[in-house]
Amino acid sequence: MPIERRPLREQIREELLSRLDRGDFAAGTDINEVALATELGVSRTPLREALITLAGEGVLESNQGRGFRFAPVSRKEFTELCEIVAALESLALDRSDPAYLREIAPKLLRLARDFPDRIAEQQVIERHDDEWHDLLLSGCRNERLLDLITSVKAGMRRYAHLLTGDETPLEREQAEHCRVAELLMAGDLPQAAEALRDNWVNGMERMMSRIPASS
Amino acid sequence: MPIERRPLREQIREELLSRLDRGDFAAGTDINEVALATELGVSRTPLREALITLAGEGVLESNQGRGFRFAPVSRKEFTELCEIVAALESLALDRSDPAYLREIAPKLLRLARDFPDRIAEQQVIERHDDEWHDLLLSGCRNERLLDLITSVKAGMRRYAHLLTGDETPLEREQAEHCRVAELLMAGDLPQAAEALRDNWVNGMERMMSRIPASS
DNA sequence: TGTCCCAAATCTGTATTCAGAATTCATAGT
DNA sequence: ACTATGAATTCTGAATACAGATTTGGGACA
Repeated sequence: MPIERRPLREQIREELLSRLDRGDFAAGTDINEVALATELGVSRTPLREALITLAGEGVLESNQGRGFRFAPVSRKEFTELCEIVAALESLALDRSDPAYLREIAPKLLRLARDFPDRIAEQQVIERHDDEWHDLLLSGCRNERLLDLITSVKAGMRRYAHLLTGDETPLEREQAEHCRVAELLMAGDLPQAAEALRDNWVNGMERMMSRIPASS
Repeated sequence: MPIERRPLREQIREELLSRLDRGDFAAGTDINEVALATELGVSRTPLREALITLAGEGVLESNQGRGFRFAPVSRKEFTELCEIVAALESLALDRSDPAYLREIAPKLLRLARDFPDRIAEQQVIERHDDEWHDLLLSGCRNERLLDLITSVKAGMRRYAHLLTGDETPLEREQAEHCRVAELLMAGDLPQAAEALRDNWVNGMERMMSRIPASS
C-alpha cells in the first residue's frame, strides 16, 4: 500500500476548497497568511503556493502589497462562469465516444433518480451532483478539456454554500439530469448537449436570487 | 510616470513565456531552479511561484520530487487545445455586443489585410495574429471568459516556435481573418463564429505536420 | 469633536537556509 | 565486461529570516 506523497500545496489547496464548500470563509475577506498557515500546521511557503494556484483559478484575488482575499461573489460573475462551463461541458460531450455514452446512460439515469432526499445535507447533494457530471464527462477524450473544466468549477465553489436550505429546485435539477440521460440512451447526442446547456442555464437562474446584490 | 510595481512572479512568468516564444526552451526538458533563478537574477521563491502558475496553465508539468519541466508537445494535445480555444472564442464572440462588433469590423479587416509579409520574423507575425484576435474579442462582456482564453492560449505558446519558416499557410490565415471580418461587417454573427471556429480548426491542421510524432 | 499626521505594529513579498529525496558515479562482486 | 550496491552529490520541497510596504492607533491641532 503506497502511502500518499504529494506536494503540500495540493493538499492545502484541497483543504481550502473543502472549507469553502462548508462556507467557512466569507467572500471578500482578506487572508492572513501567518494565521492560516499556523492553523493548517504548515509554513507560509506551501500555503502561498496553494493561494497562487487558487488565484489562478479565480477563487482568490491578489493585490500587490496586500495579499490574497476570497474574490467577492456577484451575479455577473456567476453568470459568466455558468456560460463557460455550459460551453465546455457541452464540448466535452461532443468529444466523447457515442458508444461509451450510450453504455453509461443507464447508470446516469439511475444516479439522477437516486438524487438524495431534500433533507440530506447540502454537502451530500453537491457531491452527488458532481459525481453525476463527472460520470457524464468520463468518456471525454480531450484530457486538457477535463482539466480545464475542473479548474473552472473550482471557481464556482465559492457559490456552493449559498444554496444551503434550498429545496424546491432540487426536483428540477433531478428532472434535467434524467432528461440528459434519456437523450443519451436514445443516442441523440446533439439534443443531450443542448439539454446539458439548459441544465446549466437553469441552474444559474436558480442560484441568482441567492446571490446578494453586489455592493 | 509610475514605475512598474507588481509581483516578481508575474514578470518572471511573462519573461519565461516570451523566451518560450523565441524557442529558447526545448519541450520536455527539465528546469533547474537554481540555475534559472540565478540567470533571471531572482531568488527561487518567486521563480517557483511563476513555475507553479505556468504548471496550472499547462505550460509546465510538475512531478513530486523532481521539479518542473516543459510539458512535451504532441499532436493530440495541440488538437485538444485548438478545440478548446475554438469553442471559447466562439462563445466570446457570441457574448459580444453586435453593434460594437460591426463597429470594429472595418478595423479588423484592415488589420487582416495588413498581415505582415512572409519575410517578416515569426515573432512579428505571431504578435500580429494575437493582436487581431484580441481586438476581435475586445467587446466580449464575459471577463472571466477573456481571462480563461488568455490562460489557455499560454499553454499553446509551446507550439509557437514550431511554425518558424512556414510560408504558404500565411495567406490562408489572412484569408480566414478577412472572411470573419467581412461576416461581422454584414452583421452575421453566427456565420462569423462559425468561420472563427474554422480558422482554429484549419490552423490546427496547418500546425500538425510541424509537430514531431510523440516518441 | 473631528481631522491630519506620524510612529508603531502588522503583514506581505522575497531571500536564504535546512532537510530529505532523487540522481550520479565509483566500486565491488559475479 | 556487466550488474548491483552504496556513498557522494545535486536538487527539490519546505521552513525560516529579512526588508519594505501597508495598516493601525494615538496624539496634536483646528
